[in-house]
Amino acid sequence: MPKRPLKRRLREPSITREKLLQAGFIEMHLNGFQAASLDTILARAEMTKGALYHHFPDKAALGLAVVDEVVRGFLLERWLGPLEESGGDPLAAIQRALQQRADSVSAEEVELGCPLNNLAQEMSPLDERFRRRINATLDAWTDGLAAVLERGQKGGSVRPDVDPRRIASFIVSSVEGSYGMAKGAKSTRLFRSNLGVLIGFLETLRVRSA
Amino acid sequence: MPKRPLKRRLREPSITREKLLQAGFIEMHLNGFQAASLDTILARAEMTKGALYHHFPDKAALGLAVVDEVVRGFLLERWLGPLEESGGDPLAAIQRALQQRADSVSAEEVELGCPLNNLAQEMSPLDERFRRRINATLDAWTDGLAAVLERGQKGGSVRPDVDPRRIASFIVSSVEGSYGMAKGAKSTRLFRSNLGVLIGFLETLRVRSA
DNA sequence: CCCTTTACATACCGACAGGTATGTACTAGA
DNA sequence: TCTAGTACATACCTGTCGGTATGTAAAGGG
Repeated sequence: MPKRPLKRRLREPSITREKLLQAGFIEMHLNGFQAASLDTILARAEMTKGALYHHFPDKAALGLAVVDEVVRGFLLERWLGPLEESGGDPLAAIQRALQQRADSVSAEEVELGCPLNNLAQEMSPLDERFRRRINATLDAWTDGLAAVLERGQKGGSVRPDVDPRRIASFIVSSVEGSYGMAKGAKSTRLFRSNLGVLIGFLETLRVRSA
Repeated sequence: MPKRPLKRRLREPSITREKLLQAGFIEMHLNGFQAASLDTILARAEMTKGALYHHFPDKAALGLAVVDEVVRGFLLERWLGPLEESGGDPLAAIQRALQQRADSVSAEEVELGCPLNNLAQEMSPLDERFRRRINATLDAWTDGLAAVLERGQKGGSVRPDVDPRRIASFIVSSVEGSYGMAKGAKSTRLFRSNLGVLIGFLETLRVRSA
């Protein structure tokens, strides 16, 4: 029973938890969940194992919290947010959101890939809890897109024969696929090109006013 | 130095190697490369560690061989092969290949995902050798599609303003993205729907004969 | 028939993983 | 001020992993 002095600690649970989530997100984004090392996460967060296991029962709980609280935030900010700023017709709003992402994407972002897609590919077959939460997030994205398309239909700018949910799913799949392929090819050019084709495809859904 | 009797062995190196590759492929398809356990692979192949390390210097070499010799074969058989049977115009050949895959896809295939896509997502950021080989395979796919589109352009059935390579990349990305999303959603329906939308998109590339 | 080479089999190792047991320091409430 | 519970810190444990050292049996050339 050694009674040596201990390291000082923050004793601010919400901050500690947030640090763990952020460090967990970075490590998971770099290495995936399974290969994510708790020791590395703790080193980055400047925390110890005691802190981690005080806030989370196990590694999976940390991972799930990262999905819910960090990854989901990214999606809202990067894809659903820009969708809300709907100046002009709805279809153009989607196209604008895509173009914005194509323009502002960095080499680092492409090489790391979309965190949501990365986790989906890795964890969906392995853990049902991960699969459900990741899918819930992706569904939110699909729902957002479908709602915009539907608005376009009611406004008369989107062709009435298109199925909003089908198209929305296709958009999500194409974007995630583009993230994946661009990551493999290490090519922002490929990413931009793909989003460009997708934008062109969306144009074919517009009622031709000419 | 125990001089106990040993287990009988095949002593047919090419068969042994093939068994290891097949078992390796299955394990990698189920769990990814990093999480693939050599012991599990050896159990499935009914081999021992001695056999494995006689044929491959390390785990990575086995994984790379699986990519080159097994995964690549799948792509050729499932996507590039059907492209060759080109009755009718080239665009229709691509559409037929897509439709064929949509029709024949099984629930198991969807839940496991495309092995090439799975490995691409997992290994591209981690190992440059994997990345190069996986990308070479994906490029072969893109090249095949681009060649067909180009033939269509020369034959006058595909609009002259489309960029074959851009479209080919987009097709590959969309298909892989659809594999990924369908895997996460555990939904063959989603996969089929997405390929349906993609087939519809390809139709917009045709010169309108009407 | 011997002897070298090939083709494995078996036993073992160090590294690192996630997880736990237990101790300590700070804090809020009585 | 005392105390109980919170919020950590530290040491350690066990299992699994990829990898290796060393042994043995079969095949082929001389």
